[in-house]
Amino acid sequence: MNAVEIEQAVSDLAEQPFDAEAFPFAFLEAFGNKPTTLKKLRNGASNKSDLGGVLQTNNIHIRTCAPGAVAETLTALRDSPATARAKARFILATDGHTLEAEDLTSGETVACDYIDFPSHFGFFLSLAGISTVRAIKENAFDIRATSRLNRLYVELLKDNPDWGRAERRHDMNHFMARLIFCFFAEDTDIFNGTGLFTATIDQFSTRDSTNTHEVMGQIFRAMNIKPTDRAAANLRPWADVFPYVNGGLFSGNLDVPRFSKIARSYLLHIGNLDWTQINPDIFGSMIQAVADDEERGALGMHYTSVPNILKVLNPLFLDGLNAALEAAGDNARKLLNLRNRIARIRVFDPACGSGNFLVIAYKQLRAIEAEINRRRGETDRKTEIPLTSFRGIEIRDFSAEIARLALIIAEYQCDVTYRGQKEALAAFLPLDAQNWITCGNALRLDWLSICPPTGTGVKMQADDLFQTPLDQAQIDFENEGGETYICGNPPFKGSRKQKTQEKEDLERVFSGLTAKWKNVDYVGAWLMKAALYNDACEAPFAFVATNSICQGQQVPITWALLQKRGFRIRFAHTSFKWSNLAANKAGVTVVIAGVDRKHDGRRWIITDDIRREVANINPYLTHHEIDIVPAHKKPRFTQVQMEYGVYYSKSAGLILEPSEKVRLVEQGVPLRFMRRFLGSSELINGNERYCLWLDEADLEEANRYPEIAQRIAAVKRDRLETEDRAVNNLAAKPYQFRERKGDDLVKIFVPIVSSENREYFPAGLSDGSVIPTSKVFYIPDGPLWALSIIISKLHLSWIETICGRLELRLSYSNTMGWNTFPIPKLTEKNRADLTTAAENILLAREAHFPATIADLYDPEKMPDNLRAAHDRNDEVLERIYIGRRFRNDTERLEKLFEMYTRMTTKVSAE
DNA sequence: CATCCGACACCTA
DNA sequence: TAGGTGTCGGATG
Repeated sequence: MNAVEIEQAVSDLAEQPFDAEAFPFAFLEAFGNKPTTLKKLRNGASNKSDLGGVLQTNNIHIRTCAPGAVAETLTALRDSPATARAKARFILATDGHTLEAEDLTSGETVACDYIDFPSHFGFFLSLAGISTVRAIKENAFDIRATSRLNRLYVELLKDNPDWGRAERRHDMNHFMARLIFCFFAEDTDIFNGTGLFTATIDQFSTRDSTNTHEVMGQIFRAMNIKPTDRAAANLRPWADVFPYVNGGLFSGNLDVPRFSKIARSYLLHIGNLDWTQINPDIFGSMIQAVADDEERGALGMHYTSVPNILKVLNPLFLDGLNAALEAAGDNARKLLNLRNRIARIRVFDPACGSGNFLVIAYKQLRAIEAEINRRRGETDRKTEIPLTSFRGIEIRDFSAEIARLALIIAEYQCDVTYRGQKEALAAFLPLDAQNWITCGNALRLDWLSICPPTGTGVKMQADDLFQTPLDQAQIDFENEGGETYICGNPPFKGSRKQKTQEKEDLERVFSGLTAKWKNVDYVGAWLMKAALYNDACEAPFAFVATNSICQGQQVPITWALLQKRGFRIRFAHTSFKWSNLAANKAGVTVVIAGVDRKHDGRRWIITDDIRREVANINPYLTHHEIDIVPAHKKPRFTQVQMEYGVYYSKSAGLILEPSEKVRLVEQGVPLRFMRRFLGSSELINGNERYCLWLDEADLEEANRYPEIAQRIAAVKRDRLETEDRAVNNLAAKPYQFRERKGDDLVKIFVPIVSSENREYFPAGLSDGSVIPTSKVFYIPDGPLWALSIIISKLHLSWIETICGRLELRLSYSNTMGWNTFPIPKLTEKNRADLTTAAENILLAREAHFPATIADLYDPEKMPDNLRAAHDRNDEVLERIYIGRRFRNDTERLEKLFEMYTRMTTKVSAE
């Protein structure tokens, strides 16, 4: 169960009539305990209570009691020897009217009305064994609000199916945003009287819910009427007490969906939450899942955490501002200058989602401004940071609505914090009618018109707006000379996973710049658009991106274009795993790159939160002064060619597990029809796999074995079924793989993917009969000196830098890794020495037979003789390169790049 | 034909 | 249930 599901279960439990006997079990069930666990507790097998309650070891001691006896029951629980013996973390007592509980490790206590105990669900969360308890506990309110809004949303769509259809989705989303605003407003005195909105609905709509939508509609209408027009508006008195809000929020279509009885009760239920606790930075990204059919399952668990957002914003501009604040000290004039500067900073997130980057940026700037005002003795000064300086583009309508709302709420909360409740209220209404979050496709919109660089107006230029342009951002900035920073976390999508529309988006951005855009990840288009934006005004940019944007084949496309335009990387977070609260959700590995066109200034590479100042950052995100290395079809510095293995997509029928091979042999199938089939996993882990290896001439004989005939037929079927035209054509020869190669000579085998934790890239040898899969490269009849190079530290440093990766795994490539690797002219003696060194490594491995490569190259357990053989190999090779051992990888890379540059210029000059 | 990559996918401790 | 580590298939040059 995730936190949202637990919240729902706990809320449901509180609403049911109290049953003293069943409560402890229902409580544990709500927190995700399994039926078998509960059964054992119920029949007493695992119930350790000495008070007639329920005591779960290492967890909680619960006791229900007679009315009025809660306090003494809790004391009894605390004093119970069984509580200590079972190491219970919590104790809980309730009589159905009140509930008291204590966290025995922290000493925290809860005492509340029984019906309200779900409000404290964060307190009990570790009962559910949720590992990220702290993060969830801190955001318990946002989770509860998300959960309840989700229930309301689903219920409303059930009663109003037309509101779920594409043409009314926007109305539905806008309606939800209005609701959230009202809940927030009624709890923060923005409306006159606490809980006014919920109370009015409760009081003036009938219990059968038939007129709920009318009452709400009337209230919404009131909020769209200026005080001066009120008299003529003929509002009902109970609606007239609502203030004028507008700001775009209550203009336009004021329709309200119809409420069923259930929906009405959900509504009142949500209204009873304490909305002052909302975190606009977190809440927005949680709530956006409500309107997303695909994401609703993992509701609210995918939000970008604040620390991750700060990884982008801090080095991009906040660090600089904080340094300026420190430098200003108490100097009033310097502080004033800094405040003026901050007031004109614009932050633009062209993939803003529910606006969390913008909200965090806003809050951080307000904090700096407040500190300036404090030092200048102007604490009740109105803020000079306009909300409209925080601009965004978002493709999902609901998220765009929420982003706008989150910023409004953030502004109010900052005003309360820095100026006081009274001042915040006075400044809040009516809302700014301007719209500075644009809903649309960022790759098809003109960023200059959404975030115009000067005070001069630029008209919208877009062909793919989802709404009338009138609703969209067209506000000019009055901040001539202000700074602009572009940031965000745009969507990633690998080049082979993009849909037609996404391909078109990429084409629009890149066509005219490069012909190779089809290999660029979707996120690359944001980098490129940001760079193009810089043609009009200087705007440093920093994005979270999939790490493959800084690896392998993408570097020579995107980064080459940016470098050509004079951009360099100002700071970079090297690859780290992007995490969120979603369970069972494999993450993605990302980098953060900050880019600008300034030549001077300091640069940083940040790895594991350790910041290192460097003179240069190359597109592979290391500090070396190196060129971009494009792939090469043929080896540039040797005659030795490295081939790609046999492509075996849609060939399952031709592949044999060892048991299947045995079965075929028992059926009398001749061994010459079968070969060992070797990919990375077989090479590294020693797994066995075989394949059918048939020639056209073998076909007649092979088909006499029914299983072989069946397997061939299955391959034919698979190949015809797929969408891939090229594979369809292969159905003509279903008895073999796409290629028939690699079946004769002794081969050097190089796995394609190998763990980054190994100290060497583990290539090996194999006899001629073994068939290489497309998960390995191989050198047919390869010289052993080539193996010596491939398994050297020197080559590894090249591979790690230049080749692509699978997450963090090394991903070998012949075109990028082998063909580009600088190899000096080798003398006969060099070759002989390298051959001996390679042989010694192979012998050292054999000494440990039958240990697998994975065993042998486990960095913790690598055998001494193998390590020594590698060391010797590195020694021989490195002496050939510089006459001694390299001191470290930096020296290795610098030498290799020096050679690469020299040898490639020489080659092209010839 | 030849490869590159995966807001991954799978398996195990 | 989190960490460790490489399959398979689509698509592209």
